[in-house]
Formats: sequence, structure tokens, C-alpha cells
Amino acid sequence: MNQEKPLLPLVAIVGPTAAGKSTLAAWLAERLGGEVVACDSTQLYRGFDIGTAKPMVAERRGIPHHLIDLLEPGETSTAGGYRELAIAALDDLRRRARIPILTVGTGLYLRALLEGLADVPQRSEELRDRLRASREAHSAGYLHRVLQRLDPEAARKIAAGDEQKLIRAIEICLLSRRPLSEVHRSERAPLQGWHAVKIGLNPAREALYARIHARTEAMLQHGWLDEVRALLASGAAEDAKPFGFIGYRELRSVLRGEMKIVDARAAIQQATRRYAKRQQTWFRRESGVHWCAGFGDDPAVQQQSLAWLREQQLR
RNA sequence: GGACGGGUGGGUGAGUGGCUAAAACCAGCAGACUGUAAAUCUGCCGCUCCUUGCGGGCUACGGAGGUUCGAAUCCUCCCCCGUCCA
Repeated sequence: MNQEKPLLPLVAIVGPTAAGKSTLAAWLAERLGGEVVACDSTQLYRGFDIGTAKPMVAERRGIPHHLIDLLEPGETSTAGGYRELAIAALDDLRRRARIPILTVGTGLYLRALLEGLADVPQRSEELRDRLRASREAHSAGYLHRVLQRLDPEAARKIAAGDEQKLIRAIEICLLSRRPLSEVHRSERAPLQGWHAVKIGLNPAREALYARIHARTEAMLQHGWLDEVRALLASGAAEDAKPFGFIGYRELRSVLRGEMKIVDARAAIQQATRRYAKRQQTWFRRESGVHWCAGFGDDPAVQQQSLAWLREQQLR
């Protein structure tokens, strides 16, 4: 049972990587009595600092930052796991009467937090291994045919080549003994007690790409490669999840001698551009976003955001 | 100067007479995505017109000619690039 909580404002800053979300968040937090809550699947990992663009201490302006550095490399972040952590963090902020300001790089996590997730089983590695094994033993399109049998409606929505989503869909059907599409129709539990106001940073594409390129250079100059080397030396498994993140995978190849640093840099910049594009595609559909056509460190954007937030909270 | 090899759409690179606006991959663009999401996947990708169709027109495989019903593919000359010989 959810006890009735008074509705408090929660600010979510959405936008592509390198748009200046962290800067804007700290700036707003200073003026609104807020604290920053990361909503980013990669910043959750301890030790993965430079490449995930975690705000450095100096950039935090003394504002507490939450949901950063909580997982070890060997752990796996998930949308559901993030939701739990975030709800706990929000409860804490509520008690202390501070406004949460989310820096949202991972759209799925925000949605999971705000709208809730369907009540479905968690991932089961054993089942997944078995599915992958039988996939090996069959012809192409096998997983899609399996889902077709379990849940034709879901099968229509997932491409035959999308193994990752097919496996999750089949997993849910099997574990919950119900079709996924039916599960998804059931009620989700949206976040209680918070009223989300969303600000979107949407700088011009070319300018964003230029920033991405420059930021990648800066990250490398600030010792990103050494960070990766140290993480590997500290005993983290080379195939641990965060080593698959943009940049970490390329630099791991450099350390293995499989790639030259200049090529890695170009690959990182390109992967980041593509990532930013996917984020923009996702956020474009996000409802109720107040969009700002600029970077979060732009004073005009900052003033505009603050003014807009004040309007919202006066209601 | 001579001998080979090669010049294909933004890039790499298949293609040796019709099924080729031209494979594949990359880049790019658009999109999907309810527990891996910095992930995964899908569509488009010469120009243009419309009655948006397995539709029409135009342009295209270094350049110019030629052979052929038909050429990126064959022939001739020219221009570039690479390797080797002088």
C-alpha cells in the first residue's frame, strides 16, 4: 500500500551525452535547494569515471550527487535495479526536503522510474543460457518462431534479428507462464508522490558533435587510458559489463595491443555520435519536455530553465 | 623510356556482355525499444516526377571514341595511381 505522500517536484534533465546536463543540474541545484541524482546506466559503476563523464568534484559545486559509484564492475545494472535505488534516494531527499534534479542519459531508466515496469520476472541467466544453446542448434529465426508460438502479438513487434529482445520476451513468457503482451497490458506502478518536470537540452547537431569530439580528446588527455589500465590491473574481469561501454571497450583493445590509440579515438568519437543520436531519438518522444536549444552550460539556457521551473512550481 | 597491376556510388570494395542504380561492409539519415539500454534491432540511402508502384524519366563505374540489339564489363587512344625494369 502506498501511503499518501504530498506531491513534490522532481526535475529531470534529459538530453544527449555532452549536452551539458550535469553542469545545468548543479547550477539549478544551487539555486533551487536541490541535489543531483544521476539517471545513467554507466555512472553507476565505481571507478569508471573519466569515460562516463561523471562530474568531477570541482564541477559538483559542493552539491551532493546520488546514484553514482554504486556498482562493482562485475555487477550488472538493470532498469529495475535502478528504479529501486532511485526510489530510495528520492525518499531520502524527501525527508530532507531537497529537490531531486535528475541528469538523464539513460531514457529507459527514467521511464522505468516514472512509469514503473510491468510486474515481470527478473532475468534468469540459466534460462538465457539454455535459450542461446538451443538457438545454436536450430536454423536462423528460431527464437522468433519460439516467441511466435508463445505470444504472436509480441512476436510481431520484435524483429526476427533482435536476439536480445527476443530472449527477454521468451524469458518472461516462460517464467511468468503468460504471454508478454498480456503482461504488458497490466497496470504498471508509476512513481508515487512526485511531480516530474522535464527539461530537454537539444543543442544543434553539428555543435554537439564538435563537443563530443573535443570531449573525447580531453578525456584521453586526462588519463582515460590509465584509468582503464588501473581498472584492469585491479582485478576487474576484462569482459565485465562496464568494459563494454563506449570508449572502455576501445581502450581495452588498445591495451591489448589490438588497436592504435588514434584509431581508438576516432572509433570512440564515432560511437559517441551514434549514441547521442539514439538518445535524441528516444527523448524526442518523451512527453511534457520543455526543450532548450542549446548546451547546459550556456547562461541563456540556464536562465531560461530556471525561469521555466519557477513558473512550474508556482502552480 | 619499358613491363605489369589498377582507376566503380561519401569511404572501403565486389562485379568481366543483358537478371546492375550496380553485392557487401562502413559512414550518414530516419525509426523501434517495459529489467544488457553507452545495449539491441529495423528501414532508407544517385537525382527527379507522379496516379507512391515489383511506377516513369534522367544521370552514373577516370576521359573521349568504337564494337554490339544491349557495355562498368570487349576494342582503340588519352589522363591519372601503384609496383617493377631501365
